[in-house]
Amino acid sequence: MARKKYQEIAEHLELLVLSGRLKPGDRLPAERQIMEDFDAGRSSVREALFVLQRQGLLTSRPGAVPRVSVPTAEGIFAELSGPVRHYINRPEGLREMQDARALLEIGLARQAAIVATDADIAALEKALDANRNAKDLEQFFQTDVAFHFQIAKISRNSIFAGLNTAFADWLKNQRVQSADTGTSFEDVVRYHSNIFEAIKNHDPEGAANAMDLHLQDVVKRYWQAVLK
Amino acid sequence: MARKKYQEIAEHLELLVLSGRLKPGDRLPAERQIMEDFDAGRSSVREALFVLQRQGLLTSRPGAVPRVSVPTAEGIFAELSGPVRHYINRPEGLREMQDARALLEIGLARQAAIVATDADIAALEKALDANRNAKDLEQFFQTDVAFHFQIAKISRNSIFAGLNTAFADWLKNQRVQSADTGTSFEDVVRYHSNIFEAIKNHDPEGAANAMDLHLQDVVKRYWQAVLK
DNA sequence: ATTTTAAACTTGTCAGACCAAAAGAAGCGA
DNA sequence: TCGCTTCTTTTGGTCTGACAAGTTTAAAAT
Repeated sequence: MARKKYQEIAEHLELLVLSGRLKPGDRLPAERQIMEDFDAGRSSVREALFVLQRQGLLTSRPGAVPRVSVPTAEGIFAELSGPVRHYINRPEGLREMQDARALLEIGLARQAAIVATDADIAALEKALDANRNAKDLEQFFQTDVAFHFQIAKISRNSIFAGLNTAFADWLKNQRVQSADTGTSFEDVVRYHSNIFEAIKNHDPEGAANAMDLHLQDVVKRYWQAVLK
Repeated sequence: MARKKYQEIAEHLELLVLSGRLKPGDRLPAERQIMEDFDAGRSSVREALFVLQRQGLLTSRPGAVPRVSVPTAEGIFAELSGPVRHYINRPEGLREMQDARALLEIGLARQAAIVATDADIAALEKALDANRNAKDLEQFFQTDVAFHFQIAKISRNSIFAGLNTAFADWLKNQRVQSADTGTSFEDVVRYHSNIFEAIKNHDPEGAANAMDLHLQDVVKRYWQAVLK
């Protein structure tokens, strides 16, 4: 038996959704029904449903029949949080993750400077002000993430928005550590201001550069804190 | 029962690995043993192992006890292929995915132009030649992907390499469709040459630009093929 | 017609069983 | 003693059956 049974069932059900025969919100057959349809035992059916559920394709509550649901970018990336935690634990893992985030955010800043509308810029300025006026550490973190998220939103691509949120979550620990060095808020806000100004002036290279410097600073402070 | 049983078991086992009590290659207890340890039924244990397995944390073959393994970037992204297929099916899904790939590849090209060593450039040129001399369609696709992969490798970041491979897989369909328009290999090779030259000359902006033009062309041809 | 209540599902979990594949032990031959 | 083959044990993959707990649905009562 080369191909496992649950895979067969999972792929078949997946096709039902992909082909549009089952639309989001529709109710799936009950487990016992699927058992009959595929001539399989309940374990196999359950494992198949389990896979699809973990993929965000369907939600199932006890007592109720499973329903088809739309996978969101956030949900997809959230599923990665487990593996990512381990990946970061590897020797080179964190550095690679930091580089990956940098490539994303720098690219987003560059693009934002190109396509930002007046409304985008206004929203970004609001986020910047909120960050500048943060009263405590927690509020500062929150508005910091919000500022970066606002930049991601300008791309109007939910993948970028989701990735941005995911990175913020994955590297949260880095943020906390870095703050322990006594980094003053003003430094970070100054970087943010530079980024904002470049985007406002529709200067792609300036925005990319400012974001690059910002992230380099964050990474530098983190490693200082760790190695101290 | 708010927290499901398998989650409890999965998290516990995950901790064993993360804390280093179980190192890669080590053998996990058998399912029946875990049943006793956690006072759980076999279904719950299997679901827990299932999650960890899909996260690339352990591999299990029939007849053999599960072993701890190191999650690779490729494995992590491969796990996403299911959800991604659905995501692409959404109205804006494919366009967003194309944009995401563009941001990645352009960023990689830019960085490659900065950090590429002579050995990197030599390897890239070899990949370019292989692409230029491809005899049939399949060979052309393969060397095409290999060329892009070579650029990703220059970053020396396995996340980028894995993402690159994953995108190539996810957007494979696009590649095929686009080829149906009768695109001549020479056009693609010319783009590749431009990218290579820029990287060879350590010209980041030139490399980014060339890659941008290349991908825009690919996307344009794809939509032409689809709408025809 | 609206609310209440009870019956009929459905999932979550457990238990025991069987099969085929893998691993380990025993035996055999050199 | 060492290497190979055979046989037993262990293990994951799957099936069946069962029960508790939650959800739907339909009947019943108001």
